[in-house]
Amino acid sequence: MPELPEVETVRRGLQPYLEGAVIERVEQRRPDLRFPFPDRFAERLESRRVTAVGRRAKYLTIHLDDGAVVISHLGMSGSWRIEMSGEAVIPGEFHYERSKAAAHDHVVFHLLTASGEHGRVVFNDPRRFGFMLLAEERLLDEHPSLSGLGVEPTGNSLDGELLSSLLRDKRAPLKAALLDQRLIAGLGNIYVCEALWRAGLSPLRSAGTIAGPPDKPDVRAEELATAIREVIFDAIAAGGSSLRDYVHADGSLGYFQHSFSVYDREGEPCLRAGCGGTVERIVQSGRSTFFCAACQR
DNA sequence: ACTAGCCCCTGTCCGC
DNA sequence: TGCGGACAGGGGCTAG
Repeated sequence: MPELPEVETVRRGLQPYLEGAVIERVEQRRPDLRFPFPDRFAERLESRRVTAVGRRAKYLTIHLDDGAVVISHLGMSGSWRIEMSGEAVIPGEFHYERSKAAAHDHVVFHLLTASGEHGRVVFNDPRRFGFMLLAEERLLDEHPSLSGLGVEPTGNSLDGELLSSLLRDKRAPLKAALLDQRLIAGLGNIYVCEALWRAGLSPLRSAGTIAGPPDKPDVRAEELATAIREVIFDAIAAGGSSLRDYVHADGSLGYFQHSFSVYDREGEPCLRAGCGGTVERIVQSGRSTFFCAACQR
Protein backbone atom coordinates (compact mmCIF):
# COMPACT_ATOMS: atom_id res chain seq x y z
CA MET A 1 0.00 0.00 0.00
CA PRO A 2 2.83 2.29 -0.11
CA GLU A 3 3.49 5.51 -1.82
CA LEU A 4 4.51 8.58 0.10
CA PRO A 5 0.98 9.56 1.24
CA GLU A 6 0.27 6.07 2.55
CA VAL A 7 3.59 5.85 4.38
CA GLU A 8 3.03 9.30 5.88
CA THR A 9 -0.41 8.17 7.01
CA VAL A 10 1.09 5.10 8.64
CA ARG A 11 3.73 7.27 10.32
CA ARG A 12 1.07 9.55 11.77
CA GLY A 13 -0.88 6.55 12.97
CA LEU A 14 2.06 4.93 14.71
CA GLN A 15 3.56 8.07 16.18
CA PRO A 16 1.21 8.53 19.17
CA TYR A 17 1.78 4.95 20.28
CA LEU A 18 5.45 4.56 19.49
CA GLU A 19 6.95 7.85 20.55
CA GLY A 20 8.06 7.65 24.12
CA ALA A 21 7.20 3.96 24.32
CA VAL A 22 9.61 1.35 25.61
CA ILE A 23 10.00 -1.70 23.41
CA GLU A 24 9.76 -4.43 26.00
CA ARG A 25 10.09 -7.34 23.63
CA VAL A 26 10.30 -8.03 19.90
CA GLU A 27 8.95 -11.14 18.20
CA GLN A 28 10.71 -11.70 14.91
CA ARG A 29 8.78 -14.56 13.40
CA ARG A 30 10.97 -15.39 10.41
CA PRO A 31 14.60 -14.81 9.47
CA ASP A 32 13.96 -12.56 6.50
CA LEU A 33 11.51 -10.46 4.59
CA ARG A 34 12.85 -9.11 1.34
CA PHE A 35 16.27 -9.04 3.00
CA PRO A 36 17.52 -10.94 6.04
CA PHE A 37 16.91 -9.13 9.30
CA PRO A 38 20.05 -7.60 10.83
CA ASP A 39 21.98 -9.78 13.25
CA ARG A 40 20.37 -9.87 16.70
CA PHE A 41 17.64 -7.54 15.43
CA ALA A 42 15.15 -8.30 18.18
CA GLU A 43 17.69 -8.13 21.00
CA ARG A 44 19.07 -4.84 19.80
CA LEU A 45 15.63 -3.24 20.08
CA GLU A 46 14.59 -4.64 23.41
CA SER A 47 14.47 -2.22 26.36
CA ARG A 48 15.00 0.73 24.04
CA ARG A 49 12.75 3.77 24.16
CA VAL A 50 11.41 5.19 20.89
CA THR A 51 12.34 8.85 20.54
CA ALA A 52 10.75 9.63 17.16
CA VAL A 53 8.92 8.14 14.19
CA GLY A 54 10.04 9.69 10.93
CA ARG A 55 9.70 9.20 7.21
CA ARG A 56 11.99 9.64 4.23
CA ALA A 57 10.33 9.03 0.86
CA LYS A 58 8.57 5.67 1.29
CA TYR A 59 10.71 4.62 4.26
CA LEU A 60 9.62 4.77 7.88
CA THR A 61 12.31 5.50 10.44
CA ILE A 62 11.88 4.48 14.07
CA HIS A 63 14.45 6.29 16.18
CA LEU A 64 15.68 4.74 19.42
CA ASP A 65 17.25 6.24 22.51
CA ASP A 66 20.60 4.57 21.92
CA GLY A 67 21.14 6.24 18.55
CA ALA A 68 19.93 3.32 16.46
CA VAL A 69 17.24 3.70 13.81
CA VAL A 70 14.98 1.02 12.39
CA ILE A 71 14.51 1.64 8.66
CA SER A 72 11.29 0.02 7.53
CA HIS A 73 9.89 -0.28 4.04
CA LEU A 74 6.37 -1.55 3.38
CA GLY A 75 7.06 -2.97 -0.07
CA MET A 76 3.82 -3.56 -1.96
CA SER A 77 1.72 -5.17 0.74
CA GLY A 78 3.19 -4.25 4.10
CA SER A 79 1.06 -2.78 6.87
CA TRP A 80 1.28 -1.99 10.56
CA ARG A 81 -1.43 -2.81 13.06
CA ILE A 82 -1.84 -1.32 16.52
CA GLU A 83 -3.25 -3.49 19.28
CA MET A 84 -3.59 -1.83 22.65
CA SER A 85 -4.57 -3.56 25.84
CA GLY A 86 -6.96 -0.76 26.71
CA GLU A 87 -5.91 -0.99 30.33
CA ALA A 88 -3.60 1.02 32.46
CA VAL A 89 -0.58 -0.88 33.61
CA ILE A 90 -0.52 -2.29 37.09
CA PRO A 91 3.09 -2.10 38.19
CA GLY A 92 4.70 -5.49 38.29
CA GLU A 93 2.06 -7.15 36.18
CA PHE A 94 2.14 -7.89 32.53
CA HIS A 95 -1.22 -8.80 31.19
CA TYR A 96 -3.22 -8.35 28.11
CA GLU A 97 -5.08 -10.85 26.07
CA ARG A 98 -2.84 -12.72 23.78
CA SER A 99 -4.65 -13.03 20.49
CA LYS A 100 -3.49 -15.44 17.89
CA ALA A 101 -1.05 -14.15 15.31
CA ALA A 102 -2.64 -13.47 11.95
CA ALA A 103 -1.25 -14.85 8.72
CA HIS A 104 1.83 -12.93 7.57
CA ASP A 105 2.42 -11.21 10.89
CA HIS A 106 6.22 -11.10 10.74
CA VAL A 107 7.31 -8.72 13.49
CA VAL A 108 5.60 -7.84 16.77
CA PHE A 109 6.82 -4.98 18.95
CA HIS A 110 5.55 -5.35 22.51
CA LEU A 111 5.30 -1.88 23.99
CA LEU A 112 4.86 -0.02 27.22
CA THR A 113 3.61 3.29 25.91
CA ALA A 114 4.39 6.73 27.24
CA SER A 115 0.87 6.87 28.66
CA GLY A 116 1.41 3.66 30.58
CA GLU A 117 -0.50 1.15 28.49
CA HIS A 118 0.68 -2.20 27.27
CA GLY A 119 0.19 -2.88 23.61
CA ARG A 120 1.71 -4.15 20.43
CA VAL A 121 2.43 -2.87 16.99
CA VAL A 122 2.52 -5.63 14.40
CA PHE A 123 4.11 -5.62 10.95
CA ASN A 124 2.19 -7.72 8.43
CA ASP A 125 3.32 -8.27 4.85
CA PRO A 126 1.85 -11.05 2.67
CA ARG A 127 4.19 -10.56 -0.26
CA ARG A 128 7.26 -9.90 1.86
CA PHE A 129 8.64 -7.19 -0.42
CA GLY A 130 9.00 -5.03 2.66
CA PHE A 131 12.03 -5.05 4.95
CA MET A 132 13.52 -3.78 8.18
CA LEU A 133 17.10 -2.68 8.58
CA LEU A 134 19.13 -0.94 11.28
CA ALA A 135 21.25 2.17 10.96
CA GLU A 136 23.07 4.58 13.22
CA GLU A 137 21.17 7.86 13.45
CA ARG A 138 24.23 10.01 12.75
CA LEU A 139 24.85 8.01 9.57
CA LEU A 140 21.22 7.70 8.54
CA ASP A 141 21.48 9.86 5.44
CA GLU A 142 24.40 7.79 4.21
CA HIS A 143 22.62 4.48 4.61
CA PRO A 144 22.52 2.65 1.27
CA SER A 145 18.72 2.60 1.28
CA LEU A 146 18.46 6.37 1.73
CA SER A 147 21.63 7.92 0.35
CA GLY A 148 20.55 8.00 -3.28
CA LEU A 149 17.08 9.41 -2.75
CA GLY A 150 16.00 12.56 -4.51
CA VAL A 151 13.98 15.52 -3.36
CA GLU A 152 10.90 15.17 -1.14
CA PRO A 153 7.80 16.41 -2.94
CA THR A 154 6.43 17.60 0.41
CA GLY A 155 9.29 20.05 0.90
CA ASN A 156 9.54 23.55 -0.50
CA SER A 157 12.35 22.88 -2.93
CA LEU A 158 10.39 21.11 -5.66
CA ASP A 159 9.58 23.88 -8.10
CA GLY A 160 9.72 24.35 -11.85
CA GLU A 161 13.37 25.27 -11.85
CA LEU A 162 14.45 22.21 -9.88
CA LEU A 163 12.20 19.87 -11.83
CA SER A 164 13.58 21.27 -15.08
CA SER A 165 17.12 20.59 -13.95
CA LEU A 166 16.20 17.05 -12.88
CA LEU A 167 14.53 16.18 -16.19
CA ARG A 168 16.80 18.02 -18.59
CA ASP A 169 18.52 15.71 -21.08
CA LYS A 170 16.57 12.70 -19.78
CA ARG A 171 15.32 10.66 -22.69
CA ALA A 172 13.30 8.19 -20.64
CA PRO A 173 9.52 8.51 -20.78
CA LEU A 174 8.26 11.20 -18.43
CA LYS A 175 6.44 8.61 -16.36
CA ALA A 176 9.59 6.57 -15.82
CA ALA A 177 11.53 9.67 -14.78
CA LEU A 178 8.91 10.56 -12.17
CA LEU A 179 9.04 7.04 -10.77
CA ASP A 180 12.84 7.26 -10.43
CA GLN A 181 13.39 7.65 -6.69
CA ARG A 182 16.80 9.24 -7.32
CA LEU A 183 15.10 12.30 -8.83
CA ILE A 184 11.92 12.74 -6.77
CA ALA A 185 11.55 10.39 -3.81
CA GLY A 186 8.18 9.03 -2.78
CA LEU A 187 6.10 9.01 -5.95
CA GLY A 188 4.69 5.69 -7.10
CA ASN A 189 2.44 4.40 -9.83
CA ILE A 190 -0.79 6.00 -8.63
CA TYR A 191 0.41 9.51 -7.93
CA VAL A 192 2.59 9.73 -11.02
CA CYS A 193 -0.44 8.92 -13.17
CA GLU A 194 -2.56 11.42 -11.26
CA ALA A 195 0.04 14.21 -11.37
CA LEU A 196 0.56 13.79 -15.11
CA TRP A 197 -3.18 14.03 -15.68
CA ARG A 198 -3.42 17.15 -13.53
CA ALA A 199 -0.60 18.73 -15.51
CA GLY A 200 -2.05 17.65 -18.86
CA LEU A 201 1.18 15.90 -19.83
CA SER A 202 1.61 12.59 -21.63
CA PRO A 203 3.38 9.82 -19.71
CA LEU A 204 4.93 8.78 -23.02
CA ARG A 205 6.79 11.95 -23.90
CA SER A 206 10.50 12.09 -23.35
CA ALA A 207 11.15 13.63 -19.92
CA GLY A 208 13.62 16.22 -21.12
CA THR A 209 11.11 17.79 -23.49
CA ILE A 210 9.40 19.75 -20.72
CA ALA A 211 12.61 21.04 -19.12
CA GLY A 212 13.30 24.08 -21.24
CA PRO A 213 16.69 25.82 -21.34
CA PRO A 214 18.62 26.21 -18.07
CA ASP A 215 18.05 29.96 -17.91
CA LYS A 216 14.32 29.73 -18.59
CA PRO A 217 12.47 26.64 -17.28
CA ASP A 218 9.54 25.54 -19.40
CA VAL A 219 6.16 26.51 -17.94
CA ARG A 220 5.18 22.84 -18.24
CA ALA A 221 7.85 21.91 -15.68
CA GLU A 222 6.40 24.52 -13.36
CA GLU A 223 2.91 23.13 -13.84
CA LEU A 224 4.07 19.56 -13.30
CA ALA A 225 5.91 20.49 -10.10
CA THR A 226 2.74 22.14 -8.83
CA ALA A 227 0.63 19.13 -9.85
CA ILE A 228 2.96 16.73 -8.03
CA ARG A 229 2.94 18.75 -4.84
CA GLU A 230 -0.82 19.24 -4.91
CA VAL A 231 -1.69 15.61 -5.55
CA ILE A 232 0.63 14.47 -2.77
CA PHE A 233 -0.79 16.99 -0.30
CA ASP A 234 -4.36 16.14 -1.29
CA ALA A 235 -3.66 12.43 -0.84
CA ILE A 236 -2.04 12.91 2.57
CA ALA A 237 -5.03 14.97 3.66
CA ALA A 238 -7.29 12.09 2.58
CA GLY A 239 -5.25 9.53 4.52
CA GLY A 240 -3.82 8.00 1.36
CA SER A 241 -5.50 5.51 -0.97
CA SER A 242 -6.91 2.16 0.13
CA LEU A 243 -7.12 -0.27 -2.77
CA ARG A 244 -6.77 -3.86 -1.67
CA ASP A 245 -5.44 -3.38 1.86
CA TYR A 246 -6.07 -1.23 4.84
CA VAL A 247 -3.73 1.69 5.06
CA HIS A 248 -4.06 3.08 8.54
CA ALA A 249 -2.42 1.49 11.53
CA ASP A 250 -5.76 1.67 13.38
CA GLY A 251 -7.48 -0.31 10.61
CA SER A 252 -9.41 2.57 9.07
CA LEU A 253 -9.29 3.36 5.36
CA GLY A 254 -7.83 6.16 3.33
CA TYR A 255 -10.24 7.69 0.87
CA PHE A 256 -8.15 9.29 -1.84
CA GLN A 257 -9.08 6.39 -4.15
CA HIS A 258 -12.42 8.14 -4.55
CA SER A 259 -10.56 11.12 -5.98
CA PHE A 260 -8.65 9.30 -8.71
CA SER A 261 -8.88 11.08 -12.03
CA VAL A 262 -7.26 8.35 -14.14
CA TYR A 263 -5.77 5.59 -11.99
CA ASP A 264 -7.76 2.36 -12.31
CA ARG A 265 -10.30 4.12 -14.55
CA GLU A 266 -9.59 2.37 -17.87
CA GLY A 267 -12.41 2.88 -20.36
CA GLU A 268 -14.11 5.55 -18.29
CA PRO A 269 -14.57 9.13 -19.46
CA CYS A 270 -11.84 11.69 -18.86
CA LEU A 271 -12.95 14.01 -16.06
CA ARG A 272 -11.40 17.16 -17.47
CA ALA A 273 -14.07 19.70 -18.33
CA GLY A 274 -14.73 19.72 -22.05
CA CYS A 275 -12.24 16.95 -22.86
CA GLY A 276 -14.57 14.11 -23.82
CA GLY A 277 -11.69 11.62 -24.04
CA THR A 278 -11.51 8.14 -22.57
CA VAL A 279 -8.98 6.92 -20.02
CA GLU A 280 -6.60 4.38 -21.51
CA ARG A 281 -4.40 1.80 -19.86
CA ILE A 282 -1.00 1.07 -21.35
CA VAL A 283 2.05 -0.72 -19.96
CA GLN A 284 5.31 1.16 -19.42
CA SER A 285 8.32 -0.72 -18.08
CA GLY A 286 6.06 -3.46 -16.84
CA ARG A 287 3.58 -1.29 -14.94
CA SER A 288 0.16 0.02 -15.85
CA THR A 289 -0.13 3.64 -16.90
CA PHE A 290 -3.54 5.28 -16.95
CA PHE A 291 -3.95 8.46 -18.96
CA CYS A 292 -6.14 10.38 -21.38
CA ALA A 293 -4.52 10.64 -24.79
CA ALA A 294 -6.93 13.41 -25.75
CA CYS A 295 -5.82 15.99 -23.19
CA GLN A 296 -2.44 14.75 -21.99
CA ARG A 297 0.11 15.85 -24.56
C1' DA B 1 25.64 6.47 -17.71
C1' DC B 2 21.51 5.14 -19.08
C1' DT B 3 17.32 1.93 -19.86
C1' DA B 4 14.42 -2.18 -20.18
C1' DG B 5 13.39 -6.38 -18.33
C1' DC B 6 13.20 -9.75 -14.91
C1' DC B 7 12.74 -11.14 -10.30
C1' DC B 8 11.25 -11.50 -5.47
C1' DC B 9 6.13 -13.30 -3.15
C1' DT B 10 1.16 -14.05 -2.09
C1' DG B 11 -3.55 -13.09 -2.98
C1' DT B 12 -7.38 -11.99 -5.91
C1' DC B 13 -9.99 -11.81 -9.88
C1' DC B 14 -11.46 -13.12 -14.45
C1' DG B 15 -12.24 -16.18 -18.33
C1' DC B 16 -12.68 -20.79 -19.82
C1' DT C 1 -15.93 -25.70 -8.89
C1' DG C 2 -11.35 -25.80 -10.61
C1' DC C 3 -7.48 -24.10 -13.04
C1' DG C 4 -4.35 -20.98 -15.44
C1' DG C 5 -3.00 -16.47 -16.34
C1' DA C 6 -2.85 -11.62 -15.48
C1' DC C 7 -2.34 -8.31 -12.27
C1' DA C 8 -1.32 -5.60 -7.80
C1' DG C 9 0.70 0.52 -4.30
C1' DG C 10 8.08 -1.37 -4.89
C1' DG C 11 12.71 -1.65 -5.87
C1' DG C 12 17.11 -4.20 -6.62
C1' DC C 13 19.84 -6.45 -9.93
C1' DT C 14 21.43 -7.66 -14.58
C1' DA C 15 22.30 -7.31 -19.27
C1' DG C 16 22.34 -4.73 -23.03
